[in-house]
Amino acid sequence: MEKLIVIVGPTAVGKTEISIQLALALDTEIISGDSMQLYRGMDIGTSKVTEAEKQGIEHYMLDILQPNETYSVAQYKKRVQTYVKKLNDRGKIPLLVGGTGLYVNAVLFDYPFDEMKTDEQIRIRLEAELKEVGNEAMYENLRRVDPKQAEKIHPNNVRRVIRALEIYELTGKTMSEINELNKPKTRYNHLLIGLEMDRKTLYNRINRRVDKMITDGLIEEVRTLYNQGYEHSQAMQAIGYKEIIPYIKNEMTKEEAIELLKRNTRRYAKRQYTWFRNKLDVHWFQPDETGQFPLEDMMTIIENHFQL
RNA sequence: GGCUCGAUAGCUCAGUCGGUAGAGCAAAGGACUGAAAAUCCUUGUGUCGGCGGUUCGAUUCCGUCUCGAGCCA
Repeated sequence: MEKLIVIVGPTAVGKTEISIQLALALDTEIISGDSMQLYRGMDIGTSKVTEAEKQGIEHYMLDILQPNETYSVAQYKKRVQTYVKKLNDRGKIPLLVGGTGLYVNAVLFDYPFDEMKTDEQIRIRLEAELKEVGNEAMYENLRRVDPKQAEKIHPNNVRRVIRALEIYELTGKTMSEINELNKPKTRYNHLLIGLEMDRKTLYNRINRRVDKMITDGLIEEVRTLYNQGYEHSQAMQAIGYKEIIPYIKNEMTKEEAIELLKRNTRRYAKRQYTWFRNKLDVHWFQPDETGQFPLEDMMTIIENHFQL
């Protein structure tokens, strides 16, 4: 079984720094697990590692897309799994580092995207239908074809409702059926390391980091992307971008935009905790009195797990 | 010093003609299988500023004190 170390944690907790120290100690390379760091030109707002911070450590899955490109977990999973294999072939244990829970899960548990497929035309049609008939009626449609899946989705979560309907139309099989046949299985010999800290400290870090983004030129970064016509792209859903655009368009003051950005980042961190705590079996680490994460302890766990 | 108005959830405030209270925001918890930094769901007990009084019962009425805002000296 191929080996894989995964480092998760909420935004701003300090994953980047730790991952580089671990990569140096383990003589390995890093695969990014962030859905928005995939995009070129989005550096400040996504807190992407800088060349200096990398300390020569190779990073994968950064800057692989133009800001107007769409992307999906399925593509992500496929590509990351090739990197995991390559690194293992070279005798290294890759480090998957990131905050996008779904992406991490898809890689680790080998989600069966080949079975499900997607079709833009169907999706567009379903969205139009939704507008016409409303959430409840759409949900009823799903209940008729896939009651099991419907039970797991709230009627207002139209994105999930539409997706389930899309899968049925496209494959003739229901989503619950496919999931039943493809029970989550572990694809790798993996170890999950989580970084956490108390909420108050984390929120202070978030607030300070946002302020730093502003002085580092986030507004200019967003303005550049906006001027290039990327306003409505998938990439601009990213926190740090979708809040600054209204300011650039003069629909909001700078202060309001910054406050919103901080709040959305806090909420994102909370959602990340929910995911990692409840969906993954994580070894959690807290910073010590000096604010440093205990690298030695992590190394011990890693060495024991992989019998190094 | 006198008068007036405030003091209720972390914040801004509403309210109870006396039967121990509720909105917005903030926050917390949760869901998640091809948009996921997306999308969606749930959650409001707080010495109603302190102390007395009236009352079966006071956050509500009365007195007084403290703090704040304003006005008059």
